Amino acid sequence: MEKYAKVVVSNNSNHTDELYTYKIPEFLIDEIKIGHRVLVTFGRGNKPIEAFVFEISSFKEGDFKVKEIINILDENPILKKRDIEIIKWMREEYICTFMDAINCIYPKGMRVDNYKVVKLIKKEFDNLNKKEIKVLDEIMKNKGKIKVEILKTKLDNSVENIIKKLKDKGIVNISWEYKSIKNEKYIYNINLNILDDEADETVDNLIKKRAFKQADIINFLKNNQNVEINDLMDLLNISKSSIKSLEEKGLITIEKLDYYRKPKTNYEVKNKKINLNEEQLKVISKLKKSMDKENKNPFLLYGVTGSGKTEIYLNIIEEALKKNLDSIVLVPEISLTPQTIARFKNKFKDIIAVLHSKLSNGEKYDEYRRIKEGNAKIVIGARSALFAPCNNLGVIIIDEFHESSYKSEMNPKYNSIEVAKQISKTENCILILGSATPPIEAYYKCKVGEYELLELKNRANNKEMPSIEVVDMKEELNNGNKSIFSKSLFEAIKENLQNNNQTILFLNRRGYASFVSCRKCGYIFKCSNCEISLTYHKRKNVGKCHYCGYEMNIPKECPDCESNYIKEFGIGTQKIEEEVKKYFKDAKVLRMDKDTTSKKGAHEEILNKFKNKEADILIGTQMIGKGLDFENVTLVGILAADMILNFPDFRSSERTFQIINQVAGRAGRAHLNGRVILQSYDTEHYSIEYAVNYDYEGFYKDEIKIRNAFNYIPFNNLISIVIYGKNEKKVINNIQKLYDSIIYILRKRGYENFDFILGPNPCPISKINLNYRWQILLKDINVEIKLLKSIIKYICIQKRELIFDQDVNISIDINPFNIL
DNA sequence: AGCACGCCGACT
DNA sequence: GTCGGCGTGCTC
Repeated sequence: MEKYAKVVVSNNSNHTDELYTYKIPEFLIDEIKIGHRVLVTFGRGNKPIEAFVFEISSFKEGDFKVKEIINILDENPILKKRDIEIIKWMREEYICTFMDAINCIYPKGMRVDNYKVVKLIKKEFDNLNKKEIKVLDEIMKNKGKIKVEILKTKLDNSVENIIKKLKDKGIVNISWEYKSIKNEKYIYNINLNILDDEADETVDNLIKKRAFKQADIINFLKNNQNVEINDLMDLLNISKSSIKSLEEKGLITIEKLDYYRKPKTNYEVKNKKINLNEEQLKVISKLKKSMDKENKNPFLLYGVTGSGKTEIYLNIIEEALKKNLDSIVLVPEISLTPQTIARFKNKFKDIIAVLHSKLSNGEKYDEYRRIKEGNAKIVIGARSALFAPCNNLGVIIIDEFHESSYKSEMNPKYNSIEVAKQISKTENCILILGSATPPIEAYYKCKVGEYELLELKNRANNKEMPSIEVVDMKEELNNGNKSIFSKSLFEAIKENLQNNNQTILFLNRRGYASFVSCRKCGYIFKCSNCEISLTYHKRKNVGKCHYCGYEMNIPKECPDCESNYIKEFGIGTQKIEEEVKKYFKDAKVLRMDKDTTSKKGAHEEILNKFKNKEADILIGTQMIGKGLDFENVTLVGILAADMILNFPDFRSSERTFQIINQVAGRAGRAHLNGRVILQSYDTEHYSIEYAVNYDYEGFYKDEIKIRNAFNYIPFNNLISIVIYGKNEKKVINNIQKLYDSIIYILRKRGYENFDFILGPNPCPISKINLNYRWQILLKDINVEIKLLKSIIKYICIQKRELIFDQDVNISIDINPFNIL
């Protein structure tokens, strides 16, 4: 019986984003399955291309000529049925292509590499012109076979035409070749294959034959076992040939072993014996009970900082292991959560796989294989770990799920929480969303019964949350204090140093000063690529753009009015470091921000130093607010709490509330009492007032009213479409066309009111990396989100060429985390 | 996207 | 008359 497969071709194009039907050749009929990776020829050029089988049927629908699948590319399907469901769902949800979604689940690095080759088949050089002979010369130089691409670089682009002629004349043959990139790595262990006393005799014989190197090897192996081939070659300064000839003589054995490139972490914590409190036990029993239920709602684990959420995670994973189920744990950022990961590693040892974006393709491949083969049962990682190829999922845990890193910035711009929900549905596993400051929309879902709320109201050590003292910086200024430290923060730091306790100072901006300007004419130094003022970095005397990395030296004279009144304004972590050193000469200070942690392992180094009390004061940006546990920190200073409030973004209040909570939670985690001093110019904003009292419920009640009034999440969805490009006029012209097209289609469907479309407007950051950016925001107020998405897909993808210029880019984001 | 086909002007 | 330049349209 004839069989057909519907496949997605691995072609990076919007125009080929559909299912293509191929005939399954006889020899594959019993073998091919949904999810298999196959090789097909595609397009008029019959280019071999990788494809993914999405459906298999015994008939073809429609009238077109079918091609045959050439072969399968892996022994077993690479995508599971649930993967295909998730891919289809993502494509709809985030307006992306099949391939965009597949690239999330099945990462690149193991793809086919294909190329066209010309082969000489007949040596007949009569009636040929000069160019043809030149081409044939090159082919012959390369033993009668050469890649067309290489031929093109050696000669010129007319090669394709010439070889086609040669092909017509029957002199050459053009074909496609491909090779699978193998990512498996092996180690070769070498051992002696003879007894020790035989070895001495052998060594003598070898020396007689002047095979000194081989003698060396035997001598070395006499004292060492399981020597890795590369080590052996390095240590004895020998080549592979000596080893090979020893193997041929049967004197040594070479054992081929799988090598898993295990990523290293170098942060250790002791395994404390922990007695769970009543609250924790209640939560755990609830979660355990639900594991066997059908149709589970996601759980929102709302636990104040230090309430022992990680302990709950460990217990649930243990339960999953008992049922022989896998677990996935997502953390906001691997390098920022070494303590959490160390705790998991301590408990579960080597059945843990750690995945993150900094792994090499080979390392990633190894971890994937360990998971697939069941050698790793617990996966910890950043958002992409969600797609790990687990065999049978028992639980997905998303820690600190309010963090913005769970939203992908790249296409597809997926939200890990939504994808996790989808995966947990298809796998029927439980989903735990943990946070001390849940996003407003998630808490709302608890209220309407979409999530089940689990609460940990008390800190595990029964300590109260540290009290937060608010200092109005306007008043400080009125009282003549121009320094960045208020009087009370200054005194507190001093006292803390005297008592030999540790202090954390938090400021959400790195660098020295937030901007540099001329006091005479008001000139502000800006990035030449972005519409962003440059942050001043004093050590190098440069202005740095924190968006594109641009740097420029700050001159003494104003480039505009040539005066000498150049001064830096605003504060950054560098400036704080300088001030601390100025006022507290004996204090040992560490700074942790993007500038001090760019080196690999720098995070751990700084955190370790601080933990070991090698420093008294840690100054840092948001980085320090994440799941870190320092016993001796008794004072936290928040230097400019209202900084985030000034962002033109609907989530800025929420973010302010979250950050204050997170950072404050760093104080007094162990036996000592903590104290938090919060400095702000705006002390009356509701997000600061509620944060100071740790009143999440109160903040929620106010914030949800605002969300409702302005039709924001969770009451409405928000779609952001940004058009960006180097040519500002074109960008404006194109965004207008986009607006007009949307209006045109909606009018035809009978809509008259377009208040729900905001824009077109320049983005709050109107230029990044030389690209001008304009934006349209849509809320699904009186138009169904599905309809809006289909209209956007039609305009921005299907009819893209017709409506937009080539050199502008379109970015579509469904429910973006920020709209900058 | 990326490739082949095809139509038209500039050359041996 | 042919080469080769780019516009057009399709990909199972």
